[in-house]
Amino acid sequence: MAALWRLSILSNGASELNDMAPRSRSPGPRAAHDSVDHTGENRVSDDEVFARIHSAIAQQQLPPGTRLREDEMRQIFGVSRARIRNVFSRLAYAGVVTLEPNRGASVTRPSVKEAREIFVARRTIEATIVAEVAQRITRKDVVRLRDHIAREVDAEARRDRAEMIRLSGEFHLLLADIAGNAVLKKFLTELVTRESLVIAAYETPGRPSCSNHEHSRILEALVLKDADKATMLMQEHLDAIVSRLDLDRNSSQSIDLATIFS
Amino acid sequence: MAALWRLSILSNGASELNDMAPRSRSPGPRAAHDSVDHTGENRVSDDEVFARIHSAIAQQQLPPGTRLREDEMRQIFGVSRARIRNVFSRLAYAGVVTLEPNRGASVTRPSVKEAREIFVARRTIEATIVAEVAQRITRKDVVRLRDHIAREVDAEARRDRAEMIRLSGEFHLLLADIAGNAVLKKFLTELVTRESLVIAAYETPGRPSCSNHEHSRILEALVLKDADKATMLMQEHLDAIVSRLDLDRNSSQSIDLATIFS
DNA sequence: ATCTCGATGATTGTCAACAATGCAAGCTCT
DNA sequence: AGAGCTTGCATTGTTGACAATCATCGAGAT
Repeated sequence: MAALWRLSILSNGASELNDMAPRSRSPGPRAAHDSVDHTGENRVSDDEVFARIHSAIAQQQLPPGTRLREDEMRQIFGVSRARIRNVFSRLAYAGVVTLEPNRGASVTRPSVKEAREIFVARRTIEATIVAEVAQRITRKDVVRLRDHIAREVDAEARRDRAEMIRLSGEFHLLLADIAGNAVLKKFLTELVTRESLVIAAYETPGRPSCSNHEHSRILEALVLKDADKATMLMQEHLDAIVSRLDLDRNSSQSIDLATIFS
Repeated sequence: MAALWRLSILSNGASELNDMAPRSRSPGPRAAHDSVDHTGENRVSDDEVFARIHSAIAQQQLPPGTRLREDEMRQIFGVSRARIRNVFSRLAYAGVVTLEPNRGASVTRPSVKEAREIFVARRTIEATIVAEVAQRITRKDVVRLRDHIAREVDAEARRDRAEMIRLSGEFHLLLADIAGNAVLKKFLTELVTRESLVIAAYETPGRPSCSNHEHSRILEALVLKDADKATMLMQEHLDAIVSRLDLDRNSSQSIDLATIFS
Protein backbone atom coordinates (compact mmCIF):
# COMPACT_ATOMS: atom_id res chain seq x y z
CA MET A 1 0.00 0.00 0.00
CA ALA A 2 2.77 2.41 0.86
CA ALA A 3 4.37 1.49 -2.41
CA LEU A 4 1.26 2.39 -4.30
CA TRP A 5 1.18 5.74 -2.64
CA ARG A 6 4.76 6.34 -3.56
CA LEU A 7 4.07 5.49 -7.16
CA SER A 8 1.09 7.78 -7.30
CA ILE A 9 3.56 10.45 -8.38
CA LEU A 10 3.23 8.86 -11.75
CA SER A 11 -0.43 9.51 -12.19
CA ASN A 12 -1.69 12.75 -13.60
CA GLY A 13 -0.10 15.95 -12.45
CA ALA A 14 -3.13 16.91 -10.42
CA SER A 15 -2.64 15.78 -6.88
CA GLU A 16 -5.31 13.17 -6.98
CA LEU A 17 -5.13 9.95 -5.15
CA ASN A 18 -4.75 6.83 -7.13
CA ASP A 19 -8.00 6.65 -8.95
CA MET A 20 -9.66 3.31 -8.99
CA ALA A 21 -11.33 3.96 -12.31
CA PRO A 22 -8.32 3.48 -14.54
CA ARG A 23 -9.73 5.09 -17.65
CA SER A 24 -11.78 8.00 -18.78
CA ARG A 25 -11.60 10.09 -15.71
CA SER A 26 -13.07 13.17 -17.36
CA PRO A 27 -12.39 15.70 -14.61
CA GLY A 28 -15.59 17.47 -13.75
CA PRO A 29 -14.58 21.12 -13.44
CA ARG A 30 -13.77 21.25 -17.12
CA ALA A 31 -16.25 22.67 -19.54
CA ALA A 32 -18.40 20.10 -21.19
CA HIS A 33 -17.31 20.81 -24.73
CA ASP A 34 -13.64 21.02 -24.05
CA SER A 35 -11.40 19.89 -26.81
CA VAL A 36 -10.28 16.82 -24.95
CA ASP A 37 -11.10 13.29 -25.66
CA HIS A 38 -12.85 13.28 -28.99
CA THR A 39 -12.44 9.56 -29.45
CA GLY A 40 -14.59 8.52 -26.56
CA GLU A 41 -11.79 7.06 -24.43
CA ASN A 42 -8.71 8.81 -23.22
CA ARG A 43 -6.18 6.26 -24.28
CA VAL A 44 -2.62 6.55 -23.09
CA SER A 45 -0.04 5.44 -25.59
CA ASP A 46 2.85 3.19 -24.66
CA ASP A 47 5.24 6.01 -25.41
CA GLU A 48 3.52 8.24 -22.90
CA VAL A 49 3.78 5.63 -20.21
CA PHE A 50 7.41 5.15 -21.10
CA ALA A 51 8.07 8.87 -20.92
CA ARG A 52 6.22 9.26 -17.63
CA ILE A 53 8.21 6.57 -15.89
CA HIS A 54 11.44 7.68 -17.51
CA SER A 55 11.09 11.26 -16.37
CA ALA A 56 9.89 10.26 -12.92
CA ILE A 57 13.15 8.39 -12.55
CA ALA A 58 15.13 11.30 -13.96
CA GLN A 59 13.55 13.57 -11.36
CA GLN A 60 14.50 11.20 -8.58
CA GLN A 61 10.91 10.57 -7.63
CA LEU A 62 11.60 6.87 -7.92
CA PRO A 63 14.82 6.04 -6.12
CA PRO A 64 17.07 3.15 -7.19
CA GLY A 65 15.73 -0.22 -6.19
CA THR A 66 12.07 0.78 -6.24
CA ARG A 67 10.04 -2.18 -7.32
CA LEU A 68 7.70 -1.57 -10.22
CA ARG A 69 4.89 -4.07 -9.99
CA GLU A 70 3.00 -4.75 -13.14
CA ASP A 71 -0.39 -4.65 -11.54
CA GLU A 72 0.21 -1.36 -9.76
CA MET A 73 1.35 0.24 -12.96
CA ARG A 74 -1.56 -1.19 -14.81
CA GLN A 75 -3.91 0.51 -12.38
CA ILE A 76 -2.04 3.80 -12.35
CA PHE A 77 -1.92 4.24 -16.09
CA GLY A 78 -5.06 2.36 -16.92
CA VAL A 79 -3.48 0.08 -19.47
CA SER A 80 -3.23 -3.65 -19.76
CA ARG A 81 -0.42 -5.70 -18.33
CA ALA A 82 0.88 -6.60 -21.74
CA ARG A 83 1.54 -2.97 -22.53
CA ILE A 84 3.16 -2.28 -19.19
CA ARG A 85 5.36 -5.23 -19.86
CA ASN A 86 6.37 -3.78 -23.21
CA VAL A 87 7.23 -0.50 -21.58
CA PHE A 88 9.32 -2.22 -18.92
CA SER A 89 11.14 -4.07 -21.62
CA ARG A 90 12.13 -0.85 -23.33
CA LEU A 91 13.03 0.83 -20.07
CA ALA A 92 15.30 -2.11 -19.32
CA TYR A 93 16.97 -1.72 -22.69
CA ALA A 94 17.46 1.96 -21.89
CA GLY A 95 19.21 0.91 -18.70
CA VAL A 96 17.00 2.72 -16.24
CA VAL A 97 15.06 -0.34 -15.13
CA THR A 98 16.35 -3.77 -14.24
CA LEU A 99 14.41 -6.90 -15.09
CA GLU A 100 15.07 -10.06 -13.20
CA PRO A 101 13.43 -13.32 -14.25
CA ASN A 102 10.35 -14.02 -12.19
CA ARG A 103 11.24 -11.09 -9.98
CA GLY A 104 9.86 -8.35 -12.14
CA ALA A 105 11.07 -4.82 -12.70
CA SER A 106 12.77 -2.36 -10.42
CA VAL A 107 14.51 0.95 -10.83
CA THR A 108 18.14 0.23 -11.65
CA ARG A 109 20.66 0.55 -8.86
CA PRO A 110 23.77 1.52 -10.78
CA SER A 111 27.10 0.01 -9.80
CA VAL A 112 30.17 2.14 -9.34
CA LYS A 113 31.65 0.83 -12.55
CA GLU A 114 28.48 1.65 -14.40
CA ALA A 115 28.47 5.11 -12.87
CA ARG A 116 31.96 5.82 -14.15
CA GLU A 117 31.03 4.58 -17.61
CA ILE A 118 28.02 6.84 -17.66
CA PHE A 119 30.12 9.86 -16.76
CA VAL A 120 32.62 9.15 -19.51
CA ALA A 121 29.90 8.64 -22.08
CA ARG A 122 28.13 11.77 -21.06
CA ARG A 123 31.26 13.89 -21.21
CA THR A 124 31.86 12.73 -24.73
CA ILE A 125 28.40 13.44 -25.97
CA GLU A 126 28.00 16.75 -24.24
CA ALA A 127 31.26 17.95 -25.74
CA THR A 128 30.02 17.30 -29.23
CA ILE A 129 26.68 18.88 -28.50
CA VAL A 130 28.22 22.03 -27.07
CA ALA A 131 30.54 22.39 -30.03
CA GLU A 132 27.62 22.02 -32.37
CA VAL A 133 25.52 24.52 -30.45
CA ALA A 134 28.32 27.08 -30.49
CA GLN A 135 28.21 26.96 -34.26
CA ARG A 136 24.53 27.20 -34.84
CA ILE A 137 23.06 29.03 -31.85
CA THR A 138 20.59 31.80 -32.70
CA ARG A 139 19.24 34.75 -30.78
CA LYS A 140 16.03 32.91 -30.22
CA ASP A 141 17.91 30.03 -28.66
CA VAL A 142 19.72 32.41 -26.36
CA VAL A 143 16.42 33.81 -25.18
CA ARG A 144 15.11 30.34 -24.51
CA LEU A 145 18.20 29.37 -22.57
CA ARG A 146 18.24 32.59 -20.54
CA ASP A 147 14.63 32.03 -19.73
CA HIS A 148 15.33 28.52 -18.65
CA ILE A 149 18.16 29.56 -16.39
CA ALA A 150 15.92 32.19 -14.86
CA ARG A 151 13.51 29.43 -13.95
CA GLU A 152 16.38 27.50 -12.42
CA VAL A 153 17.32 30.48 -10.29
CA ASP A 154 13.74 30.88 -9.23
CA ALA A 155 13.41 27.23 -8.30
CA GLU A 156 16.54 27.47 -6.20
CA ALA A 157 15.27 30.59 -4.47
CA ARG A 158 12.11 28.71 -3.60
CA ARG A 159 14.18 25.70 -2.49
CA ASP A 160 12.04 23.57 -4.75
CA ARG A 161 14.40 20.66 -4.96
CA ALA A 162 12.28 18.55 -7.30
CA GLU A 163 11.95 21.41 -9.74
CA MET A 164 15.66 22.15 -9.54
CA ILE A 165 16.52 18.62 -10.52
CA ARG A 166 14.04 18.69 -13.37
CA LEU A 167 15.24 21.97 -14.79
CA SER A 168 18.88 21.10 -14.35
CA GLY A 169 18.56 18.04 -16.51
CA GLU A 170 16.31 19.80 -18.96
CA PHE A 171 18.92 22.46 -19.62
CA HIS A 172 21.20 19.90 -21.17
CA LEU A 173 18.41 18.41 -23.23
CA LEU A 174 17.60 21.89 -24.46
CA LEU A 175 21.16 22.20 -25.72
CA ALA A 176 20.75 18.86 -27.46
CA ASP A 177 17.65 20.20 -29.15
CA ILE A 178 19.54 23.23 -30.38
CA ALA A 179 22.34 21.02 -31.63
CA GLY A 180 19.67 19.38 -33.75
CA ASN A 181 20.96 15.83 -33.53
CA ALA A 182 18.14 13.50 -32.51
CA VAL A 183 20.43 10.51 -32.14
CA LEU A 184 22.69 12.27 -29.70
CA LYS A 185 19.69 13.64 -27.88
CA LYS A 186 18.31 10.17 -27.34
CA PHE A 187 21.62 9.02 -25.92
CA LEU A 188 21.87 12.06 -23.72
CA THR A 189 18.33 11.63 -22.43
CA GLU A 190 19.22 8.15 -21.36
CA LEU A 191 22.47 9.27 -19.79
CA VAL A 192 20.94 12.16 -17.88
CA THR A 193 18.40 9.84 -16.35
CA ARG A 194 20.94 7.20 -15.51
CA GLU A 195 23.21 9.81 -14.01
CA SER A 196 20.29 10.99 -11.95
CA LEU A 197 20.09 7.47 -10.60
CA VAL A 198 23.78 7.50 -9.82
CA ILE A 199 23.39 10.74 -7.92
CA ALA A 200 20.47 9.35 -5.98
CA ALA A 201 22.54 6.33 -5.06
CA TYR A 202 25.83 7.98 -4.19
CA GLU A 203 25.20 11.59 -3.27
CA THR A 204 26.81 13.07 -0.21
CA PRO A 205 24.14 14.86 1.74
CA GLY A 206 24.23 18.56 2.34
CA ARG A 207 26.20 19.60 -0.70
CA PRO A 208 24.25 22.10 -2.73
CA SER A 209 24.02 21.58 -6.45
CA CYS A 210 23.98 25.23 -7.48
CA SER A 211 24.41 24.35 -11.09
CA ASN A 212 22.50 27.27 -12.53
CA HIS A 213 25.53 29.51 -12.17
CA GLU A 214 27.59 27.03 -14.15
CA HIS A 215 24.87 26.82 -16.73
CA SER A 216 24.94 30.54 -16.96
CA ARG A 217 28.67 30.66 -17.63
CA ILE A 218 28.35 28.02 -20.32
CA LEU A 219 25.65 30.06 -21.96
CA GLU A 220 27.79 33.19 -21.94
CA ALA A 221 30.55 31.33 -23.76
CA LEU A 222 28.03 30.04 -26.26
CA VAL A 223 26.71 33.53 -26.90
CA LEU A 224 30.23 34.53 -27.87
CA LYS A 225 30.38 31.41 -30.05
CA ASP A 226 33.52 30.43 -28.18
CA ALA A 227 33.30 26.69 -28.68
CA ASP A 228 36.51 25.86 -26.87
CA LYS A 229 35.62 27.79 -23.76
CA ALA A 230 32.08 26.46 -23.72
CA THR A 231 33.36 22.92 -24.02
CA MET A 232 35.83 23.47 -21.24
CA LEU A 233 33.19 24.94 -18.97
CA MET A 234 30.88 22.06 -19.74
CA GLN A 235 33.57 19.56 -18.82
CA GLU A 236 34.14 21.38 -15.56
CA HIS A 237 30.44 21.44 -14.91
CA LEU A 238 30.12 17.71 -15.42
CA ASP A 239 33.18 17.05 -13.30
CA ALA A 240 31.70 19.17 -10.55
CA ILE A 241 28.65 16.96 -10.52
CA VAL A 242 30.84 13.92 -10.10
CA SER A 243 32.93 15.54 -7.41
CA ARG A 244 29.83 15.99 -5.29
CA LEU A 245 29.45 12.23 -5.12
CA ASP A 246 31.23 9.64 -3.09
CA LEU A 247 31.76 6.66 -5.28
CA ASP A 248 34.69 5.22 -3.37
CA ARG A 249 33.12 4.90 0.02
CA ASN A 250 30.13 2.99 -1.22
CA SER A 251 32.23 0.76 -3.38
CA SER A 252 34.40 -0.13 -0.43
CA GLN A 253 31.26 -0.88 1.51
CA SER A 254 30.39 -3.74 -0.72
CA ILE A 255 33.94 -4.96 -0.49
CA ASP A 256 33.69 -4.86 3.28
CA LEU A 257 31.05 -7.51 3.37
CA ALA A 258 33.13 -9.76 1.20
CA THR A 259 36.34 -9.35 3.14
CA ILE A 260 34.91 -9.42 6.62
CA PHE A 261 33.26 -12.77 6.22
CA SER A 262 36.09 -14.53 4.51
CA MET B 1 5.88 -16.83 -48.97
CA ALA B 2 8.94 -15.59 -50.78
CA ALA B 3 9.38 -13.30 -47.85
CA LEU B 4 9.65 -16.25 -45.55
CA TRP B 5 12.52 -17.58 -47.56
CA ARG B 6 14.26 -14.27 -47.38
CA LEU B 7 13.85 -14.20 -43.63
CA SER B 8 15.06 -17.74 -43.26
CA ILE B 9 18.56 -16.36 -42.90
CA LEU B 10 17.51 -15.64 -39.40
CA SER B 11 16.94 -19.22 -38.45
CA ASN B 12 20.45 -20.61 -38.60
CA GLY B 13 22.54 -19.25 -35.81
CA ALA B 14 25.72 -19.41 -37.84
CA SER B 15 27.34 -16.13 -37.07
CA GLU B 16 27.08 -14.59 -33.67
CA LEU B 17 28.05 -11.01 -34.20
CA ASN B 18 27.44 -8.66 -31.40
CA ASP B 19 26.25 -10.65 -28.48
CA MET B 20 25.36 -7.58 -26.59
CA ALA B 21 23.08 -7.90 -23.66
CA PRO B 22 20.09 -5.87 -24.59
CA ARG B 23 18.40 -6.48 -21.31
CA SER B 24 19.52 -6.16 -17.82
CA ARG B 25 21.98 -8.22 -15.98
CA SER B 26 21.19 -11.84 -15.54
CA PRO B 27 23.77 -13.31 -13.21
CA GLY B 28 24.60 -16.76 -14.36
CA PRO B 29 24.86 -18.52 -11.01
CA ARG B 30 21.11 -19.06 -11.02
CA ALA B 31 21.74 -22.12 -13.13
CA ALA B 32 20.04 -24.51 -10.74
CA HIS B 33 16.94 -24.95 -12.83
CA ASP B 34 18.14 -23.04 -15.80
CA SER B 35 17.06 -25.06 -18.78
CA VAL B 36 13.89 -26.44 -17.35
CA ASP B 37 12.45 -26.83 -20.76
CA HIS B 38 9.25 -28.65 -19.95
CA THR B 39 8.21 -28.43 -23.57
CA GLY B 40 11.00 -30.67 -24.73
CA GLU B 41 12.47 -28.02 -27.01
CA ASN B 42 15.28 -25.61 -26.54
CA ARG B 43 13.65 -22.34 -25.71
CA VAL B 44 15.18 -19.23 -27.18
CA SER B 45 15.18 -16.20 -24.96
CA ASP B 46 13.86 -12.85 -26.06
CA ASP B 47 17.38 -11.52 -25.95
CA GLU B 48 18.54 -14.12 -28.42
CA VAL B 49 15.79 -13.24 -30.83
CA PHE B 50 16.67 -9.60 -30.40
CA ALA B 51 20.34 -10.23 -31.08
CA ARG B 52 19.61 -12.41 -34.09
CA ILE B 53 17.48 -9.83 -35.81
CA HIS B 54 19.80 -7.03 -34.78
CA SER B 55 22.86 -8.67 -36.24
CA ALA B 56 21.02 -9.79 -39.36
CA ILE B 57 20.28 -6.15 -40.00
CA ALA B 58 23.85 -5.17 -39.19
CA GLN B 59 25.07 -7.65 -41.78
CA GLN B 60 22.75 -6.25 -44.39
CA GLN B 61 20.85 -9.48 -44.74
CA LEU B 62 17.66 -7.56 -44.15
CA PRO B 63 17.64 -4.44 -46.31
CA PRO B 64 15.82 -1.26 -45.29
CA GLY B 65 12.09 -1.45 -45.72
CA THR B 66 11.85 -5.22 -45.25
CA ARG B 67 8.58 -6.01 -43.57
CA LEU B 68 8.83 -8.12 -40.47
CA ARG B 69 5.56 -9.92 -40.01
CA GLU B 70 4.79 -11.17 -36.56
CA ASP B 71 3.56 -14.53 -37.70
CA GLU B 72 6.57 -15.25 -39.89
CA MET B 73 8.90 -14.42 -37.07
CA ARG B 74 6.88 -16.49 -34.68
CA GLN B 75 7.37 -19.48 -36.95
CA ILE B 76 11.05 -18.86 -37.57
CA PHE B 77 12.05 -18.55 -33.95
CA GLY B 78 9.37 -20.78 -32.52
CA VAL B 79 8.14 -18.30 -29.99
CA SER B 80 4.78 -16.77 -29.33
CA ARG B 81 3.60 -13.56 -30.91
CA ALA B 82 3.65 -11.73 -27.62
CA ARG B 83 7.37 -12.23 -27.32
CA ILE B 84 8.06 -11.26 -30.90
CA ARG B 85 6.12 -8.12 -30.21
CA ASN B 86 8.29 -7.35 -27.23
CA VAL B 87 11.39 -7.81 -29.30
CA PHE B 88 10.07 -5.53 -32.02
CA SER B 89 9.34 -2.93 -29.42
CA ARG B 90 12.92 -2.91 -28.24
CA LEU B 91 14.30 -2.96 -31.77
CA ALA B 92 12.16 0.06 -32.51
CA TYR B 93 13.57 1.86 -29.50
CA ALA B 94 17.04 1.00 -30.74
CA GLY B 95 16.15 2.68 -34.01
CA VAL B 96 16.75 -0.27 -36.32
CA VAL B 97 13.11 -1.16 -36.78
CA THR B 98 10.16 1.10 -37.47
CA LEU B 99 6.74 0.41 -36.02
CA GLU B 100 3.65 1.85 -37.63
CA PRO B 101 0.26 1.52 -35.97
CA ASN B 102 -1.72 -1.30 -37.48
CA ARG B 103 0.97 -1.67 -40.12
CA GLY B 104 3.45 -3.64 -38.14
CA ALA B 105 7.23 -3.63 -38.14
CA SER B 106 9.74 -3.08 -40.89
CA VAL B 107 13.47 -2.54 -41.09
CA THR B 108 14.11 1.18 -40.73
CA ARG B 109 14.79 3.16 -43.88
CA PRO B 110 17.02 5.93 -42.55
CA SER B 111 16.54 9.45 -43.84
CA VAL B 112 19.46 11.54 -44.99
CA LYS B 113 19.19 13.72 -41.92
CA GLU B 114 19.20 10.65 -39.72
CA ALA B 115 22.21 9.32 -41.60
CA ARG B 116 24.21 12.47 -40.93
CA GLU B 117 23.27 12.39 -37.27
CA ILE B 118 24.41 8.82 -37.00
CA PHE B 119 27.77 9.65 -38.52
CA VAL B 120 28.34 12.52 -36.12
CA ALA B 121 27.36 10.41 -33.14
CA ARG B 122 29.57 7.58 -34.22
CA ARG B 123 32.59 9.81 -34.76
CA THR B 124 32.22 11.15 -31.26
CA ILE B 125 31.95 7.81 -29.59
CA GLU B 126 34.66 6.12 -31.59
CA ALA B 127 37.05 8.92 -30.73
CA THR B 128 36.58 8.35 -27.04
CA ILE B 129 36.86 4.62 -27.43
CA VAL B 130 40.09 4.83 -29.40
CA ALA B 131 41.63 7.20 -26.87
CA GLU B 132 40.69 4.83 -24.09
CA VAL B 133 42.05 1.82 -25.94
CA ALA B 134 45.35 3.57 -26.59
CA GLN B 135 45.76 3.89 -22.85
CA ARG B 136 44.89 0.42 -21.75
CA ILE B 137 45.66 -1.88 -24.67
CA THR B 138 47.57 -5.04 -23.75
CA ARG B 139 49.61 -7.51 -25.75
CA LYS B 140 46.77 -9.96 -25.63
CA ASP B 141 44.46 -7.37 -27.14
CA VAL B 142 46.93 -6.74 -29.93
CA VAL B 143 46.97 -10.41 -30.74
CA ARG B 144 43.22 -10.52 -30.84
CA LEU B 145 43.02 -7.51 -33.10
CA ARG B 146 45.74 -8.78 -35.45
CA ASP B 147 43.94 -12.06 -35.65
CA HIS B 148 40.73 -10.31 -36.43
CA ILE B 149 42.27 -8.25 -39.21
CA ALA B 150 43.76 -11.41 -40.64
CA ARG B 151 40.28 -12.82 -40.90
CA GLU B 152 39.17 -9.64 -42.62
CA VAL B 153 41.93 -9.99 -45.18
CA ASP B 154 40.99 -13.59 -45.70
CA ALA B 155 37.34 -12.74 -46.22
CA GLU B 156 38.27 -10.12 -48.75
CA ALA B 157 40.50 -12.55 -50.61
CA ARG B 158 37.59 -14.95 -50.79
CA ARG B 159 35.29 -12.11 -51.86
CA ASP B 160 32.93 -13.14 -49.10
CA ARG B 161 31.01 -9.94 -48.94
CA ALA B 162 28.70 -10.95 -46.09
CA GLU B 163 31.64 -11.98 -43.95
CA MET B 164 33.49 -8.78 -44.78
CA ILE B 165 30.62 -6.68 -43.57
CA ARG B 166 30.32 -8.73 -40.42
CA LEU B 167 33.99 -8.57 -39.55
CA SER B 168 34.29 -4.93 -40.42
CA GLY B 169 31.63 -3.97 -37.91
CA GLU B 170 32.95 -6.41 -35.36
CA PHE B 171 36.37 -4.79 -35.39
CA HIS B 172 34.93 -1.63 -33.92
CA LEU B 173 32.96 -3.51 -31.32
CA LEU B 174 36.12 -5.33 -30.37
CA LEU B 175 37.75 -1.98 -29.70
CA ALA B 176 34.77 -1.03 -27.56
CA ASP B 177 35.28 -4.20 -25.58
CA ILE B 178 38.89 -3.34 -24.98
CA ALA B 179 37.93 0.17 -23.94
CA GLY B 180 35.85 -1.55 -21.28
CA ASN B 181 32.92 0.84 -21.31
CA ALA B 182 29.69 -1.10 -21.64
CA VAL B 183 27.59 2.02 -22.03
CA LEU B 184 29.61 3.26 -24.96
CA LYS B 185 29.62 -0.21 -26.45
CA LYS B 186 25.87 -0.37 -26.40
CA PHE B 187 25.65 2.95 -28.16
CA LEU B 188 28.22 1.93 -30.70
CA THR B 189 26.50 -1.36 -31.38
CA GLU B 190 23.36 0.52 -32.19
CA LEU B 191 25.21 3.02 -34.34
CA VAL B 192 27.13 0.41 -36.29
CA THR B 193 23.90 -1.34 -37.18
CA ARG B 194 22.13 1.84 -38.10
CA GLU B 195 25.07 2.92 -40.19
CA SER B 196 24.92 -0.41 -41.91
CA LEU B 197 21.37 0.45 -42.84
CA VAL B 198 22.47 3.81 -44.16
CA ILE B 199 25.08 2.14 -46.32
CA ALA B 200 22.54 -0.31 -47.63
CA ALA B 201 20.27 2.56 -48.53
CA TYR B 202 22.75 4.98 -50.04
CA GLU B 203 25.78 3.07 -51.22
CA THR B 204 27.21 3.74 -54.64
CA PRO B 205 27.71 0.42 -56.38
CA GLY B 206 31.11 -0.85 -57.36
CA ARG B 207 33.18 0.95 -54.78
CA PRO B 208 35.15 -1.51 -52.74
CA SER B 209 35.18 -1.10 -49.00
CA CYS B 210 38.75 -2.30 -48.38
CA SER B 211 38.62 -1.20 -44.80
CA ASN B 212 40.95 -3.83 -43.40
CA HIS B 213 43.95 -1.79 -44.41
CA GLU B 214 42.61 1.18 -42.54
CA HIS B 215 41.90 -1.02 -39.56
CA SER B 216 45.46 -2.20 -39.76
CA ARG B 217 46.88 1.31 -39.66
CA ILE B 218 44.71 2.19 -36.68
CA LEU B 219 45.99 -0.85 -34.87
CA GLU B 220 49.60 0.07 -35.53
CA ALA B 221 49.03 3.47 -33.98
CA LEU B 222 47.38 1.82 -31.00
CA VAL B 223 50.31 -0.52 -30.54
CA LEU B 224 52.53 2.54 -30.23
CA LYS B 225 50.00 3.96 -27.78
CA ASP B 226 49.81 7.04 -29.98
CA ALA B 227 46.32 8.16 -29.05
CA ASP B 228 46.32 11.25 -31.23
CA LYS B 229 47.36 9.43 -34.35
CA ALA B 230 44.97 6.59 -33.74
CA THR B 231 42.13 9.01 -33.24
CA MET B 232 43.03 10.84 -36.42
CA LEU B 233 43.18 7.62 -38.41
CA MET B 234 39.87 6.53 -36.99
CA GLN B 235 38.26 9.79 -38.04
CA GLU B 236 39.67 9.37 -41.54
CA HIS B 237 38.44 5.81 -41.61
CA LEU B 238 34.91 6.84 -40.67
CA ASP B 239 34.98 9.71 -43.15
CA ALA B 240 36.06 7.30 -45.85
CA ILE B 241 32.98 5.20 -45.20
CA VAL B 242 30.78 8.24 -45.61
CA SER B 243 32.59 9.36 -48.74
CA ARG B 244 31.69 6.09 -50.42
CA LEU B 245 28.04 6.99 -50.11
CA ASP B 246 25.90 9.34 -52.10
CA LEU B 247 23.60 11.06 -49.71
CA ASP B 248 22.90 14.11 -51.85
CA ARG B 249 21.66 12.38 -54.96
CA ASN B 250 19.08 10.32 -53.16
CA SER B 251 17.91 13.26 -51.14
CA SER B 252 17.45 15.31 -54.28
CA GLN B 253 15.56 12.43 -55.84
CA SER B 254 12.70 12.88 -53.47
CA ILE B 255 12.79 16.59 -54.17
CA ASP B 256 12.69 15.90 -57.90
CA LEU B 257 9.23 14.43 -57.78
CA ALA B 258 7.96 17.44 -55.91
CA THR B 259 9.55 20.04 -58.17
CA ILE B 260 8.91 18.35 -61.50
CA PHE B 261 5.18 18.11 -61.05
CA SER B 262 4.64 21.55 -59.66
C1' DA C 1 17.04 -20.23 19.76
C1' DT C 2 17.97 -21.47 15.08
C1' DC C 3 17.55 -24.07 11.13
C1' DT C 4 15.03 -26.73 7.59
C1' DC C 5 11.12 -27.83 5.26
C1' DG C 6 6.73 -27.21 3.29
C1' DA C 7 2.33 -24.82 2.48
C1' DT C 8 0.26 -20.53 0.82
C1' DG C 9 -0.49 -16.16 -1.28
C1' DA C 10 1.36 -12.86 -4.40
C1' DT C 11 3.56 -11.92 -8.67
C1' DT C 12 5.38 -12.78 -13.08
C1' DG C 13 5.58 -15.57 -17.63
C1' DT C 14 3.03 -17.52 -21.47
C1' DC C 15 -0.33 -18.33 -24.61
C1' DA C 16 -4.36 -18.51 -27.53
C1' DA C 17 -8.73 -16.64 -28.63
C1' DC C 18 -11.13 -12.53 -29.97
C1' DA C 19 -11.57 -7.71 -31.76
C1' DA C 20 -10.06 -4.01 -34.68
C1' DT C 21 -7.79 -2.35 -38.52
C1' DG C 22 -5.93 -1.86 -43.11
C1' DC C 23 -5.41 -3.58 -47.90
C1' DA C 24 -6.85 -5.29 -52.24
C1' DA C 25 -9.90 -7.25 -55.35
C1' DG C 26 -14.35 -7.11 -57.21
C1' DC C 27 -18.76 -4.86 -57.96
C1' DT C 28 -22.01 -1.16 -59.21
C1' DC C 29 -23.45 2.85 -61.28
C1' DT C 30 -22.73 6.58 -64.29
C1' DA D 1 -13.67 2.91 -68.63
C1' DG D 2 -13.45 5.07 -64.09
C1' DA D 3 -14.72 6.71 -59.47
C1' DG D 4 -16.70 5.20 -55.41
C1' DC D 5 -18.42 1.59 -52.54
C1' DT D 6 -18.45 -3.08 -50.51
C1' DT D 7 -16.76 -7.28 -49.22
C1' DG D 8 -13.26 -10.67 -47.85
C1' DC D 9 -8.70 -11.62 -46.25
C1' DA D 10 -4.41 -10.88 -44.00
C1' DT D 11 -2.35 -8.73 -40.23
C1' DT D 12 -1.98 -6.35 -36.01
C1' DG D 13 -3.91 -4.94 -31.25
C1' DT D 14 -5.94 -6.38 -26.81
C1' DT D 15 -7.50 -9.03 -23.30
C1' DG D 16 -8.14 -12.48 -19.88
C1' DA D 17 -7.17 -16.97 -18.26
C1' DC D 18 -3.86 -20.24 -16.85
C1' DA D 19 0.84 -21.97 -15.59
C1' DA D 20 5.21 -21.27 -13.34
C1' DT D 21 7.83 -19.20 -9.96
C1' DC D 22 9.13 -16.70 -5.86
C1' DA D 23 8.65 -14.68 -1.03
C1' DT D 24 6.61 -15.26 3.36
C1' DC D 25 5.50 -17.43 7.31
C1' DG D 26 4.78 -20.98 10.54
C1' DA D 27 5.52 -25.79 12.32
C1' DG D 28 8.53 -29.07 13.79
C1' DA D 29 13.08 -30.94 14.75
C1' DT D 30 17.73 -30.46 16.52
